[in-house]
Amino acid sequence: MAATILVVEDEPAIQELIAYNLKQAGHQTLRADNAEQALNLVSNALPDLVLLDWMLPGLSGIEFARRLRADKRTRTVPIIMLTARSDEQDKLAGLDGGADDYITKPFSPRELMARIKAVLRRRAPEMTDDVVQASGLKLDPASHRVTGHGNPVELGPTEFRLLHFLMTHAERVHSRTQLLDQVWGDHVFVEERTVDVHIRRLRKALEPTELDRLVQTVRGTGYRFSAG
Amino acid sequence: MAATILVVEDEPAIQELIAYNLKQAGHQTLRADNAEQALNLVSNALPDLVLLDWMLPGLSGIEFARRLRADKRTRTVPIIMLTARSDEQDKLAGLDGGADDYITKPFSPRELMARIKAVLRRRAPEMTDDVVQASGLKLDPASHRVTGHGNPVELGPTEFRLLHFLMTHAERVHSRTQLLDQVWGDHVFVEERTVDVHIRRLRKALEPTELDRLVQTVRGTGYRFSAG
DNA sequence: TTCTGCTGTCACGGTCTTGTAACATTAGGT
DNA sequence: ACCTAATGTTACAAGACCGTGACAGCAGAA
Repeated sequence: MAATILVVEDEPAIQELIAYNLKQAGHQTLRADNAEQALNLVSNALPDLVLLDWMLPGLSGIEFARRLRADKRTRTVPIIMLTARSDEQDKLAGLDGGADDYITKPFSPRELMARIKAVLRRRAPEMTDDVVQASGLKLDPASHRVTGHGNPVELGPTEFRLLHFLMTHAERVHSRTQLLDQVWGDHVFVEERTVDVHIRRLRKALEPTELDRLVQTVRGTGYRFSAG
Repeated sequence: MAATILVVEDEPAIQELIAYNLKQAGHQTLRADNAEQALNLVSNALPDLVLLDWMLPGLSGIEFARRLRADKRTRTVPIIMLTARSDEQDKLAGLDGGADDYITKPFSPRELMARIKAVLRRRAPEMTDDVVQASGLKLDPASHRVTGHGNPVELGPTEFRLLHFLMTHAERVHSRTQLLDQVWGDHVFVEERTVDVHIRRLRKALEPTELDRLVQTVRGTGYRFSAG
């Protein structure tokens, strides 16, 4: 898992309950009592997911969601709405506002965790600890291990994250910029060509298993992981 | 097992029955007739698990559960709810309050014991006294002994807890923060690097048996116990 | 008290990673 | 075949990260 989750909730008890459960599941938490505070946090560091209470003092939850969706930098962050009643009207407005899922109070912690996992799986599969495998290459985030046809593959931290991202977003070309944003982080200043070097290191580590062919170059565009 | 279990139940006969069974299973019991009394007990000594009747005179069971979850010190204590009827409504509300499991009356003592064991195993496998072993390394929580290929291994208290946690959560990487939370407790303030030192002490103690290789470093991430 | 064992912290040194630059090679177009 | 932009590859210095020994504080036993 290891996702950073922003909880925007004005009721301390609920915020505490949620934060506790997130921590148990191995997530990092950021907390905010209101939308203004939340906007501040977001401007500093992008969370991997936002849990957003519908009713907030001041700027409403729905308005906060709209702002996230309006800014290019935050547009892709998954949002789960917390609403008091299962009101159809609210639900529509919430989904309209760009929420990825929505859950009504009272909810069980178990249900909440399940939805978070589901949303992450859909929107940011590299954040889950699901095992990923393709063509004899297997990557296990929980144990932090990679094997090719059963043989262990040694990877540095960056190569590990890079491969994890590529495998969870296979059959798609990613530009160097996209890879830098997704694998290095969005507030990092690194040369684009650095990606090439890490791709090289990744391929070298995969060479003994002949699986380096899965990491492909798309000239003029970027790189792609393909099971083909 | 050797867990301390708080039983909150207003009906004396049932309380007696439960306490008797718990004692048979080797648990310590704390008893309370109502939530107020229970809160008092909890403030004195944290139990490892709470058996909580849904219907209580005065402060209700659900409310009591909420309070446990609201207080940082008691947040992590597992709760099993006892309810009179298998009412879906109650069930949902109970889970919402943060119960880990829930059991309807009438229940067999055997079922109750099974659930207790299951919850302890899920929430805190290092709390059970099941013997853990892997690759010739054997740890017995009950006798507090560790042997490597049959030879005794001398460990300090912290190293023992650390090894116990690692073995009960094998094949997973744990960050220093997670280890501090799980092994030291989440209310302590200790330097992260302290974990390194105890890993070192643990390895040193395991060296004579060559089992120190099971405690592995995952650079940039944390530590892992692996039978490999 | 004195002694002993345990704990947390620090500092030093070694090893692994990382970003960049420089150079080599390749792909595609002309 | 030639040229050029894009990518592959290598080397390296700086820095991050981890292992390790030393040490002081502390608590409990003798």
